[in-house]
Amino acid sequence: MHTVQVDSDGLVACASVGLEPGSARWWIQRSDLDRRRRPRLGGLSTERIIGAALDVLREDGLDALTVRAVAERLGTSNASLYRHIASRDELIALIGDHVMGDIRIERTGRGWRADIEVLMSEMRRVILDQPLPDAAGRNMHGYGPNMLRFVNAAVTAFDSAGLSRAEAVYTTIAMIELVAGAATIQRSRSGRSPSGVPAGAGFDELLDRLPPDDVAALRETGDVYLSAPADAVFAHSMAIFLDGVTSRLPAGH
Amino acid sequence: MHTVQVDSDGLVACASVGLEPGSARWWIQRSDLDRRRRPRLGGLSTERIIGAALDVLREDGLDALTVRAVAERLGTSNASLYRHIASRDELIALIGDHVMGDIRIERTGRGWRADIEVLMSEMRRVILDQPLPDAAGRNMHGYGPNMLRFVNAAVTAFDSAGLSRAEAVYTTIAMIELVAGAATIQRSRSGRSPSGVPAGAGFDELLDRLPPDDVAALRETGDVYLSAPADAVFAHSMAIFLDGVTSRLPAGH
DNA sequence: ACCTGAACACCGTTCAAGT
DNA sequence: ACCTGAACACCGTTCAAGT
Repeated sequence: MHTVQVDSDGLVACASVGLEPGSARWWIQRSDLDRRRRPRLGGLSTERIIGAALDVLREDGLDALTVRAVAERLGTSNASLYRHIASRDELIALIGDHVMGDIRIERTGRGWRADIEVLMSEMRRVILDQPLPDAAGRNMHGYGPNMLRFVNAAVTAFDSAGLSRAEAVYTTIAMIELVAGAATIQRSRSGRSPSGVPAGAGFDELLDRLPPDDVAALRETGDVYLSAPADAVFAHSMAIFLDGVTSRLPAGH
Repeated sequence: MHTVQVDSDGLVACASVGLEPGSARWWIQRSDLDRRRRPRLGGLSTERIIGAALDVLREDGLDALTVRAVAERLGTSNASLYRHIASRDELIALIGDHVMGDIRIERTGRGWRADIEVLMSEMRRVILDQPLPDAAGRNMHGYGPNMLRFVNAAVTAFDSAGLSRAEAVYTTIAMIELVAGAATIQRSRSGRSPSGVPAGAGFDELLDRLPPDDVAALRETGDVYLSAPADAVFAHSMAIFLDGVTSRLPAGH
Protein backbone atom coordinates (compact mmCIF):
# COMPACT_ATOMS: atom_id res chain seq x y z
CA MET A 1 0.00 0.00 0.00
CA HIS A 2 2.85 2.38 0.69
CA THR A 3 5.36 0.95 -1.70
CA VAL A 4 6.63 2.94 -4.61
CA GLN A 5 4.97 2.24 -7.90
CA VAL A 6 7.28 2.46 -10.91
CA ASP A 7 5.94 2.56 -14.43
CA SER A 8 7.17 0.45 -17.30
CA ASP A 9 8.76 3.56 -18.78
CA GLY A 10 10.78 4.12 -15.64
CA LEU A 11 8.83 7.03 -14.22
CA VAL A 12 7.15 6.99 -10.90
CA ALA A 13 3.46 6.77 -11.64
CA CYS A 14 0.82 9.28 -10.92
CA ALA A 15 1.00 10.19 -7.27
CA SER A 16 1.35 9.59 -3.58
CA VAL A 17 4.82 8.29 -2.89
CA GLY A 18 4.40 8.03 0.86
CA LEU A 19 2.56 11.35 0.96
CA GLU A 20 -0.64 11.53 2.93
CA PRO A 21 -3.56 12.47 0.68
CA GLY A 22 -4.72 15.94 1.66
CA SER A 23 -1.38 17.07 3.06
CA ALA A 24 0.29 20.21 1.73
CA ARG A 25 3.08 18.37 -0.12
CA TRP A 26 0.60 15.98 -1.61
CA TRP A 27 -1.35 18.87 -3.15
CA ILE A 28 1.92 20.27 -4.51
CA GLN A 29 2.82 16.95 -6.04
CA ARG A 30 -0.58 16.66 -7.63
CA SER A 31 -0.31 20.03 -9.34
CA ASP A 32 3.11 18.97 -10.64
CA LEU A 33 1.80 15.74 -12.03
CA ASP A 34 -1.22 17.36 -13.61
CA ARG A 35 1.11 19.63 -15.55
CA ARG A 36 3.05 16.67 -16.96
CA ARG A 37 -0.05 15.05 -18.40
CA ARG A 38 -0.62 14.26 -22.06
CA PRO A 39 -4.38 13.64 -22.25
CA ARG A 40 -5.71 11.56 -25.08
CA LEU A 41 -8.84 12.32 -27.01
CA GLY A 42 -11.74 10.86 -25.07
CA GLY A 43 -9.35 9.60 -22.45
CA LEU A 44 -9.57 9.77 -18.71
CA SER A 45 -8.77 12.74 -16.52
CA THR A 46 -8.88 13.45 -12.82
CA GLU A 47 -11.84 15.76 -13.38
CA ARG A 48 -13.82 13.09 -15.21
CA ILE A 49 -13.05 10.61 -12.44
CA ILE A 50 -14.20 13.03 -9.74
CA GLY A 51 -17.34 13.76 -11.70
CA ALA A 52 -18.20 10.10 -12.04
CA ALA A 53 -17.44 9.53 -8.36
CA LEU A 54 -19.83 12.33 -7.41
CA ASP A 55 -22.51 10.75 -9.58
CA VAL A 56 -22.06 7.41 -7.86
CA LEU A 57 -22.09 9.06 -4.45
CA ARG A 58 -25.27 10.98 -5.14
CA GLU A 59 -27.17 8.12 -6.70
CA ASP A 60 -26.12 5.07 -4.74
CA GLY A 61 -24.66 6.44 -1.53
CA LEU A 62 -21.35 6.18 0.17
CA ASP A 63 -21.10 2.40 0.40
CA ALA A 64 -21.39 2.21 -3.36
CA LEU A 65 -18.47 4.56 -3.92
CA THR A 66 -15.91 1.98 -5.01
CA VAL A 67 -13.12 2.31 -7.51
CA ARG A 68 -14.80 -0.35 -9.55
CA ALA A 69 -18.14 1.43 -9.63
CA VAL A 70 -16.51 4.67 -10.74
CA ALA A 71 -14.65 2.84 -13.50
CA GLU A 72 -17.80 1.14 -14.71
CA ARG A 73 -19.61 4.47 -14.89
CA LEU A 74 -16.78 5.77 -17.04
CA GLY A 75 -16.87 2.69 -19.23
CA THR A 76 -13.30 1.66 -18.46
CA SER A 77 -11.45 -0.87 -16.41
CA ASN A 78 -10.84 -0.09 -12.78
CA ALA A 79 -7.13 -0.51 -13.30
CA SER A 80 -7.18 2.49 -15.63
CA LEU A 81 -8.09 4.85 -12.83
CA TYR A 82 -4.81 4.16 -11.10
CA ARG A 83 -2.95 6.21 -13.66
CA HIS A 84 -4.78 9.29 -12.41
CA ILE A 85 -5.28 8.52 -8.75
CA ALA A 86 -2.92 6.52 -6.60
CA SER A 87 -5.55 5.16 -4.27
CA ARG A 88 -9.15 5.39 -3.17
CA ASP A 89 -8.05 7.68 -0.34
CA GLU A 90 -6.68 10.12 -2.89
CA LEU A 91 -9.97 10.10 -4.73
CA ILE A 92 -11.83 10.92 -1.54
CA ALA A 93 -9.44 13.76 -0.70
CA LEU A 94 -9.95 15.17 -4.18
CA ILE A 95 -13.71 14.96 -3.86
CA GLY A 96 -13.55 16.73 -0.50
CA ASP A 97 -11.83 19.77 -1.90
CA HIS A 98 -13.87 19.70 -5.08
CA VAL A 99 -17.03 20.00 -2.99
CA MET A 100 -15.60 23.02 -1.18
CA GLY A 101 -15.20 24.59 -4.61
CA ASP A 102 -18.96 24.95 -4.84
CA ILE A 103 -18.94 27.53 -2.09
CA ARG A 104 -19.83 30.97 -3.36
CA ILE A 105 -17.46 33.51 -1.85
CA GLU A 106 -18.67 37.07 -2.00
CA ARG A 107 -18.81 40.03 0.35
CA THR A 108 -22.35 41.03 1.24
CA GLY A 109 -21.52 44.68 1.90
CA ARG A 110 -23.51 44.37 5.12
CA GLY A 111 -20.61 43.92 7.51
CA TRP A 112 -18.52 41.06 8.83
CA ARG A 113 -21.33 39.27 10.61
CA ALA A 114 -23.40 38.95 7.46
CA ASP A 115 -20.32 37.88 5.51
CA ILE A 116 -19.52 35.12 8.02
CA GLU A 117 -23.13 33.99 8.13
CA VAL A 118 -23.03 33.50 4.38
CA LEU A 119 -19.74 31.61 4.54
CA MET A 120 -20.99 29.29 7.28
CA SER A 121 -24.27 28.63 5.51
CA GLU A 122 -22.49 27.97 2.24
CA MET A 123 -20.08 25.52 3.81
CA ARG A 124 -22.95 23.69 5.46
CA ARG A 125 -24.88 23.64 2.22
CA VAL A 126 -22.15 22.04 0.15
CA ILE A 127 -21.38 19.43 2.82
CA LEU A 128 -25.02 18.40 3.11
CA ASP A 129 -25.37 18.54 -0.65
CA GLN A 130 -22.69 15.98 -1.22
CA PRO A 131 -22.41 13.75 1.78
CA LEU A 132 -18.93 12.39 2.18
CA PRO A 133 -18.03 10.41 5.25
CA ASP A 134 -16.11 12.18 7.93
CA ALA A 135 -16.76 15.65 6.54
CA ALA A 136 -15.08 17.12 9.58
CA GLY A 137 -12.03 14.97 9.14
CA ARG A 138 -9.31 14.42 6.66
CA ASN A 139 -11.54 15.33 3.74
CA MET A 140 -11.59 18.86 5.07
CA HIS A 141 -7.89 18.77 5.80
CA GLY A 142 -7.33 22.40 5.11
CA TYR A 143 -4.68 22.26 2.41
CA GLY A 144 -6.73 21.88 -0.74
CA PRO A 145 -6.92 24.95 -2.98
CA ASN A 146 -10.65 25.45 -2.51
CA MET A 147 -10.45 24.95 1.22
CA LEU A 148 -7.61 27.47 1.48
CA ARG A 149 -9.59 29.96 -0.54
CA PHE A 150 -12.46 29.53 1.90
CA VAL A 151 -10.18 29.86 4.92
CA ASN A 152 -8.70 33.01 3.44
CA ALA A 153 -12.14 34.56 2.95
CA ALA A 154 -13.08 33.87 6.56
CA VAL A 155 -9.82 35.24 7.94
CA THR A 156 -10.35 38.37 5.86
CA ALA A 157 -13.86 38.84 7.21
CA PHE A 158 -12.82 38.40 10.83
CA ASP A 159 -9.93 40.73 10.19
CA SER A 160 -12.34 43.40 9.00
CA ALA A 161 -14.33 42.88 12.18
CA GLY A 162 -11.40 44.15 14.16
CA LEU A 163 -9.79 40.94 15.37
CA SER A 164 -6.03 40.60 15.36
CA ARG A 165 -4.66 38.44 12.59
CA ALA A 166 -3.84 35.61 14.96
CA GLU A 167 -7.25 35.70 16.57
CA ALA A 168 -8.90 35.87 13.14
CA VAL A 169 -7.15 32.62 12.24
CA TYR A 170 -8.12 30.89 15.48
CA THR A 171 -11.69 32.10 15.07
CA THR A 172 -11.77 30.79 11.51
CA ILE A 173 -10.70 27.36 12.69
CA ALA A 174 -13.42 27.44 15.36
CA MET A 175 -15.96 28.37 12.69
CA ILE A 176 -14.93 25.46 10.49
CA GLU A 177 -15.04 23.06 13.43
CA LEU A 178 -18.57 24.13 14.27
CA VAL A 179 -19.93 23.93 10.72
CA ALA A 180 -18.25 20.62 9.98
CA GLY A 181 -19.54 19.12 13.22
CA ALA A 182 -23.02 20.53 12.70
CA ALA A 183 -23.37 19.21 9.17
CA THR A 184 -22.07 15.77 10.04
CA ILE A 185 -24.25 15.40 13.11
CA GLN A 186 -27.32 16.62 11.29
CA ARG A 187 -26.81 13.89 8.77
CA SER A 188 -26.76 11.21 11.44
CA ARG A 189 -29.68 12.70 13.38
CA SER A 190 -31.88 12.71 10.32
CA GLY A 191 -30.86 9.20 9.30
CA ARG A 192 -33.42 6.47 8.79
CA SER A 193 -33.48 2.72 8.55
CA PRO A 194 -33.66 1.07 5.14
CA SER A 195 -37.34 0.58 5.95
CA GLY A 196 -37.74 4.34 6.35
CA VAL A 197 -38.01 4.52 10.15
CA PRO A 198 -36.46 7.72 11.55
CA ALA A 199 -33.41 7.16 13.73
CA GLY A 200 -35.16 8.64 16.76
CA ALA A 201 -38.30 6.51 16.65
CA GLY A 202 -38.91 4.81 20.00
CA PHE A 203 -37.00 7.46 21.93
CA ASP A 204 -39.39 7.56 24.90
CA GLU A 205 -39.25 3.81 25.30
CA LEU A 206 -35.47 4.01 25.20
CA LEU A 207 -35.41 6.63 27.96
CA ASP A 208 -37.60 4.37 30.09
CA ARG A 209 -34.96 1.68 30.03
CA LEU A 210 -32.13 3.89 31.20
CA PRO A 211 -31.31 4.74 34.83
CA PRO A 212 -33.78 7.53 35.70
CA ASP A 213 -31.09 9.77 37.18
CA ASP A 214 -29.05 9.56 33.99
CA VAL A 215 -31.76 11.07 31.82
CA ALA A 216 -33.93 13.10 34.19
CA ALA A 217 -33.72 16.36 32.23
CA LEU A 218 -34.22 14.58 28.93
CA ARG A 219 -37.44 13.01 30.15
CA GLU A 220 -38.89 16.47 30.49
CA THR A 221 -37.55 17.79 27.19
CA GLY A 222 -37.16 14.66 25.14
CA ASP A 223 -39.35 15.85 22.36
CA VAL A 224 -37.27 18.97 21.81
CA TYR A 225 -34.10 16.94 21.60
CA LEU A 226 -35.73 14.46 19.30
CA SER A 227 -37.42 16.69 16.78
CA ALA A 228 -35.48 19.93 16.78
CA PRO A 229 -35.52 21.05 13.13
CA ALA A 230 -32.01 20.93 11.69
CA ASP A 231 -32.16 24.40 10.19
CA ALA A 232 -33.27 25.95 13.47
CA VAL A 233 -30.54 24.14 15.36
CA PHE A 234 -27.94 25.41 12.94
CA ALA A 235 -29.27 28.96 13.09
CA HIS A 236 -29.02 28.78 16.86
CA SER A 237 -25.50 27.35 16.83
CA MET A 238 -24.42 30.06 14.44
CA ALA A 239 -25.99 32.78 16.59
CA ILE A 240 -24.15 31.58 19.70
CA PHE A 241 -20.89 31.50 17.80
CA LEU A 242 -21.34 34.97 16.29
CA ASP A 243 -22.42 36.44 19.63
CA GLY A 244 -19.31 34.94 21.16
CA VAL A 245 -17.10 36.50 18.51
CA THR A 246 -18.84 39.85 18.96
CA SER A 247 -18.25 39.80 22.70
CA ARG A 248 -14.54 39.36 22.09
CA LEU A 249 -14.19 42.26 19.69
CA PRO A 250 -11.98 45.10 20.92
CA ALA A 251 -13.90 48.16 22.12
CA GLY A 252 -15.08 50.42 19.33
CA HIS A 253 -16.19 47.67 16.91
CA MET B 1 -26.79 -7.03 3.76
CA HIS B 2 -30.25 -6.08 4.85
CA THR B 3 -31.87 -9.49 4.63
CA VAL B 4 -33.20 -11.25 7.69
CA GLN B 5 -30.91 -13.80 9.23
CA VAL B 6 -32.71 -16.83 10.72
CA ASP B 7 -30.91 -19.27 12.97
CA SER B 8 -31.01 -23.04 12.63
CA ASP B 9 -33.20 -23.10 15.72
CA GLY B 10 -35.74 -20.85 14.14
CA LEU B 11 -34.96 -17.66 16.01
CA VAL B 12 -33.89 -14.47 14.41
CA ALA B 13 -30.22 -14.14 15.20
CA CYS B 14 -28.49 -11.53 17.24
CA ALA B 15 -29.51 -8.14 15.93
CA SER B 16 -30.30 -5.54 13.34
CA VAL B 17 -33.32 -6.61 11.37
CA GLY B 18 -33.41 -3.62 9.11
CA LEU B 19 -32.62 -1.31 12.01
CA GLU B 20 -29.96 1.31 11.54
CA PRO B 21 -27.10 0.80 14.02
CA GLY B 22 -27.13 3.70 16.46
CA SER B 23 -30.85 4.45 16.08
CA ALA B 24 -33.13 4.49 19.11
CA ARG B 25 -34.93 1.27 18.24
CA TRP B 26 -31.68 -0.47 17.52
CA TRP B 27 -30.43 0.31 21.03
CA ILE B 28 -33.71 -1.01 22.43
CA GLN B 29 -33.38 -4.20 20.45
CA ARG B 30 -29.84 -4.67 21.64
CA SER B 31 -30.78 -4.45 25.31
CA ASP B 32 -33.52 -7.02 24.66
CA LEU B 33 -31.15 -9.41 22.99
CA ASP B 34 -28.51 -9.02 25.66
CA ARG B 35 -31.06 -10.13 28.23
CA ARG B 36 -31.82 -13.31 26.30
CA ARG B 37 -28.21 -14.45 26.28
CA ARG B 38 -26.88 -17.66 27.76
CA PRO B 39 -23.12 -17.03 27.94
CA ARG B 40 -20.82 -20.02 28.05
CA LEU B 41 -17.78 -20.31 30.22
CA GLY B 42 -14.91 -18.64 28.40
CA GLY B 43 -17.24 -17.83 25.53
CA LEU B 44 -17.65 -14.62 23.62
CA SER B 45 -19.59 -11.57 24.67
CA THR B 46 -20.26 -8.16 23.20
CA GLU B 47 -18.04 -6.59 25.85
CA ARG B 48 -15.12 -8.87 25.02
CA ILE B 49 -15.55 -8.09 21.33
CA ILE B 50 -15.60 -4.33 21.95
CA GLY B 51 -12.53 -4.65 24.15
CA ALA B 52 -10.62 -6.54 21.49
CA ALA B 53 -11.74 -4.06 18.85
CA LEU B 54 -10.43 -1.17 20.95
CA ASP B 55 -7.10 -2.99 21.31
CA VAL B 56 -6.83 -3.41 17.56
CA LEU B 57 -7.82 0.20 16.99
CA ARG B 58 -5.26 1.54 19.42
CA GLU B 59 -2.39 -0.64 18.29
CA ASP B 60 -2.82 -0.89 14.54
CA GLY B 61 -5.09 2.00 13.63
CA LEU B 62 -8.38 2.29 11.93
CA ASP B 63 -7.58 0.50 8.70
CA ALA B 64 -6.67 -2.58 10.70
CA LEU B 65 -10.03 -2.69 12.47
CA THR B 66 -11.52 -5.61 10.57
CA VAL B 67 -13.88 -8.27 11.82
CA ARG B 68 -11.21 -10.81 11.07
CA ALA B 69 -8.54 -9.00 13.08
CA VAL B 70 -10.84 -8.73 16.07
CA ALA B 71 -11.65 -12.43 15.86
CA GLU B 72 -8.00 -13.38 15.65
CA ARG B 73 -7.22 -11.32 18.74
CA LEU B 74 -9.94 -13.22 20.56
CA GLY B 75 -8.63 -16.54 19.30
CA THR B 76 -11.82 -17.44 17.48
CA SER B 77 -13.15 -17.61 13.99
CA ASN B 78 -14.51 -14.43 12.47
CA ALA B 79 -17.82 -16.13 11.85
CA SER B 80 -18.29 -16.49 15.60
CA LEU B 81 -18.54 -12.76 16.10
CA TYR B 82 -21.71 -12.64 14.05
CA ARG B 83 -23.67 -14.22 16.86
CA HIS B 84 -23.01 -11.13 18.96
CA ILE B 85 -22.89 -8.38 16.36
CA ALA B 86 -24.88 -8.34 13.17
CA SER B 87 -22.35 -6.38 11.16
CA ARG B 88 -19.20 -4.34 11.28
CA ASP B 89 -21.34 -1.19 11.38
CA GLU B 90 -22.93 -2.41 14.58
CA LEU B 91 -19.53 -2.96 16.10
CA ILE B 92 -18.49 0.58 15.27
CA ALA B 93 -21.69 2.03 16.74
CA LEU B 94 -21.09 0.06 19.92
CA ILE B 95 -17.52 1.30 20.15
CA GLY B 96 -18.69 4.88 19.67
CA ASP B 97 -20.98 4.82 22.66
CA HIS B 98 -18.53 2.77 24.70
CA VAL B 99 -15.97 5.53 24.25
CA MET B 100 -18.46 8.12 25.47
CA GLY B 101 -18.78 6.02 28.62
CA ASP B 102 -15.26 7.09 29.62
CA ILE B 103 -16.45 10.64 30.15
CA ARG B 104 -16.39 11.60 33.79
CA ILE B 105 -19.59 13.45 34.65
CA GLU B 106 -19.44 15.50 37.83
CA ARG B 107 -20.51 18.94 38.92
CA THR B 108 -17.60 21.20 39.77
CA GLY B 109 -19.52 23.34 42.24
CA ARG B 110 -18.03 26.36 40.49
CA GLY B 111 -21.01 27.25 38.33
CA TRP B 112 -22.39 26.29 34.95
CA ARG B 113 -19.49 27.62 32.91
CA ALA B 114 -16.94 25.49 34.75
CA ASP B 115 -19.26 22.48 34.49
CA ILE B 116 -19.62 22.89 30.74
CA GLU B 117 -15.89 23.43 30.31
CA VAL B 118 -15.27 20.09 31.98
CA LEU B 119 -17.88 18.33 29.86
CA MET B 120 -16.46 19.74 26.64
CA SER B 121 -12.89 18.89 27.58
CA GLU B 122 -13.87 15.39 28.62
CA MET B 123 -15.69 14.74 25.38
CA ARG B 124 -12.72 15.97 23.41
CA ARG B 125 -10.38 13.85 25.49
CA VAL B 126 -12.20 10.57 24.92
CA ILE B 127 -12.59 11.20 21.19
CA LEU B 128 -8.89 11.95 20.76
CA ASP B 129 -8.03 9.07 23.03
CA GLN B 130 -9.76 6.54 20.87
CA PRO B 131 -9.84 7.75 17.32
CA LEU B 132 -12.81 6.38 15.46
CA PRO B 133 -13.56 7.62 12.00
CA ASP B 134 -16.30 10.14 11.62
CA ALA B 135 -16.44 10.97 15.33
CA ALA B 136 -18.93 13.68 14.56
CA GLY B 137 -21.15 11.37 12.60
CA ARG B 138 -23.16 8.28 13.14
CA ASN B 139 -20.85 7.01 15.86
CA MET B 140 -22.00 9.91 18.00
CA HIS B 141 -25.57 9.42 16.93
CA GLY B 142 -27.06 10.56 20.16
CA TYR B 143 -29.12 7.53 21.15
CA GLY B 144 -26.57 5.36 22.93
CA PRO B 145 -26.94 5.16 26.72
CA ASN B 146 -23.63 6.87 27.42
CA MET B 147 -24.24 9.60 24.88
CA LEU B 148 -27.68 10.29 26.36
CA ARG B 149 -26.21 10.47 29.83
CA PHE B 150 -23.76 13.05 28.54
CA VAL B 151 -26.47 15.03 26.76
CA ASN B 152 -28.54 15.00 29.92
CA ALA B 153 -25.66 16.36 31.98
CA ALA B 154 -25.13 19.22 29.54
CA VAL B 155 -28.81 20.12 29.37
CA THR B 156 -28.89 20.15 33.16
CA ALA B 157 -25.92 22.49 33.34
CA PHE B 158 -27.33 24.93 30.78
CA ASP B 159 -30.63 24.75 32.59
CA SER B 160 -28.95 25.83 35.79
CA ALA B 161 -27.38 28.72 33.89
CA GLY B 162 -30.83 30.14 33.37
CA LEU B 163 -31.62 29.05 29.83
CA SER B 164 -35.07 27.77 28.98
CA ARG B 165 -35.31 24.02 28.57
CA ALA B 166 -35.67 24.28 24.82
CA GLU B 167 -32.72 26.62 24.52
CA ALA B 168 -30.67 24.39 26.82
CA VAL B 169 -31.26 21.51 24.43
CA TYR B 170 -30.34 23.53 21.34
CA THR B 171 -27.26 24.83 23.10
CA THR B 172 -26.26 21.31 24.05
CA ILE B 173 -26.46 20.22 20.44
CA ALA B 174 -24.33 23.21 19.42
CA MET B 175 -21.79 22.23 22.05
CA ILE B 176 -21.58 18.67 20.78
CA GLU B 177 -21.26 19.87 17.19
CA LEU B 178 -18.34 22.09 18.14
CA VAL B 179 -16.45 19.50 20.17
CA ALA B 180 -16.98 16.74 17.63
CA GLY B 181 -15.83 18.98 14.80
CA ALA B 182 -12.86 20.26 16.77
CA ALA B 183 -11.62 16.82 17.74
CA THR B 184 -12.00 15.40 14.26
CA ILE B 185 -10.31 18.31 12.57
CA GLN B 186 -7.48 18.35 15.06
CA ARG B 187 -6.81 14.75 14.18
CA SER B 188 -6.48 15.55 10.50
CA ARG B 189 -4.45 18.71 11.08
CA SER B 190 -1.89 16.88 13.16
CA GLY B 191 -1.71 13.97 10.72
CA ARG B 192 1.58 12.92 9.20
CA SER B 193 2.73 10.83 6.28
CA PRO B 194 3.90 7.28 6.89
CA SER B 195 7.39 8.73 6.61
CA GLY B 196 6.64 11.09 9.51
CA VAL B 197 6.27 14.33 7.55
CA PRO B 198 3.68 16.66 9.13
CA ALA B 199 0.61 17.28 6.97
CA GLY B 200 1.38 20.99 6.73
CA ALA B 201 4.99 20.72 5.55
CA GLY B 202 5.54 22.74 2.40
CA PHE B 203 2.68 25.11 3.15
CA ASP B 204 4.46 28.26 1.92
CA GLU B 205 5.33 26.64 -1.38
CA LEU B 206 1.72 25.57 -1.73
CA LEU B 207 0.48 29.13 -1.18
CA ASP B 208 2.88 30.33 -3.88
CA ARG B 209 1.18 28.16 -6.44
CA LEU B 210 -2.32 29.43 -5.75
CA PRO B 211 -3.91 32.57 -7.22
CA PRO B 212 -2.50 35.42 -5.07
CA ASP B 213 -5.92 36.98 -4.48
CA ASP B 214 -7.29 33.68 -3.19
CA VAL B 215 -4.84 33.47 -0.31
CA ALA B 216 -3.73 37.05 0.34
CA ALA B 217 -4.57 37.06 4.05
CA LEU B 218 -3.08 33.61 4.55
CA ARG B 219 0.23 34.74 3.09
CA GLU B 220 0.57 37.18 5.94
CA THR B 221 -0.57 34.78 8.64
CA GLY B 222 0.25 31.42 7.20
CA ASP B 223 2.42 30.37 10.06
CA VAL B 224 -0.34 30.94 12.58
CA TYR B 225 -2.73 28.82 10.56
CA LEU B 226 -0.11 26.17 10.11
CA SER B 227 1.22 25.72 13.58
CA ALA B 228 -1.53 26.83 15.91
CA PRO B 229 -1.27 24.45 18.90
CA ALA B 230 -4.32 22.20 19.06
CA ASP B 231 -4.93 22.79 22.74
CA ALA B 232 -4.83 26.57 22.32
CA VAL B 233 -7.19 26.40 19.36
CA PHE B 234 -9.64 24.33 21.36
CA ALA B 235 -9.43 26.65 24.37
CA HIS B 236 -10.18 29.55 22.05
CA SER B 237 -13.10 27.80 20.37
CA MET B 238 -14.52 26.91 23.76
CA ALA B 239 -14.16 30.50 24.99
CA ILE B 240 -16.03 31.88 21.99
CA PHE B 241 -18.81 29.38 22.49
CA LEU B 242 -19.13 30.04 26.22
CA ASP B 243 -19.03 33.80 25.70
CA GLY B 244 -21.78 33.40 23.15
CA VAL B 245 -23.91 31.42 25.57
CA THR B 246 -23.28 33.99 28.30
CA SER B 247 -24.40 36.82 26.06
CA ARG B 248 -27.70 35.03 25.49
CA LEU B 249 -28.49 34.47 29.15
CA PRO B 250 -31.59 36.29 30.43
CA ALA B 251 -30.83 39.37 32.53
CA GLY B 252 -29.89 38.58 36.09
CA HIS B 253 -27.72 35.54 35.36
C1' DA C 1 2.12 8.26 -21.80
C1' DC C 2 -1.88 5.88 -21.53
C1' DC C 3 -4.95 1.88 -21.22
C1' DT C 4 -6.31 -2.98 -20.11
C1' DG C 5 -7.45 -8.13 -18.68
C1' DA C 6 -6.10 -11.04 -15.41
C1' DA C 7 -4.48 -11.95 -11.06
C1' DC C 8 -3.41 -11.29 -5.83
C1' DA C 9 -4.43 -10.64 -1.29
C1' DC C 10 -7.61 -9.26 1.13
C1' DC C 11 -12.60 -8.02 2.98
C1' DG C 12 -17.64 -8.71 5.30
C1' DT C 13 -20.99 -12.05 5.56
C1' DT C 14 -23.48 -16.53 5.14
C1' DC C 15 -24.36 -21.33 5.71
C1' DA C 16 -24.42 -26.10 6.96
C1' DA C 17 -22.70 -28.82 10.33
C1' DG C 18 -21.24 -29.56 14.86
C1' DT C 19 -21.62 -29.08 20.62
C1' DA D 1 -27.81 -21.26 22.31
C1' DC D 2 -23.37 -21.10 20.82
C1' DC D 3 -19.36 -21.99 17.86
C1' DT D 4 -16.85 -23.14 13.50
C1' DG D 5 -14.52 -24.25 8.69
C1' DA D 6 -15.45 -23.46 4.29
C1' DA D 7 -17.41 -20.87 0.86
C1' DC D 8 -19.43 -16.60 -1.69
C1' DA D 9 -19.34 -12.27 -3.56
C1' DC D 10 -17.10 -8.68 -3.30
C1' DC D 11 -13.03 -5.09 -2.64
C1' DG D 12 -8.45 -2.14 -3.62
C1' DT D 13 -4.35 -2.67 -5.94
C1' DT D 14 -0.66 -4.55 -9.00
C1' DC D 15 1.47 -6.27 -13.10
C1' DA D 16 2.67 -7.65 -17.68
C1' DA D 17 1.30 -6.76 -22.04
C1' DG D 18 -0.58 -3.88 -25.42
C1' DT D 19 -1.26 1.19 -28.22
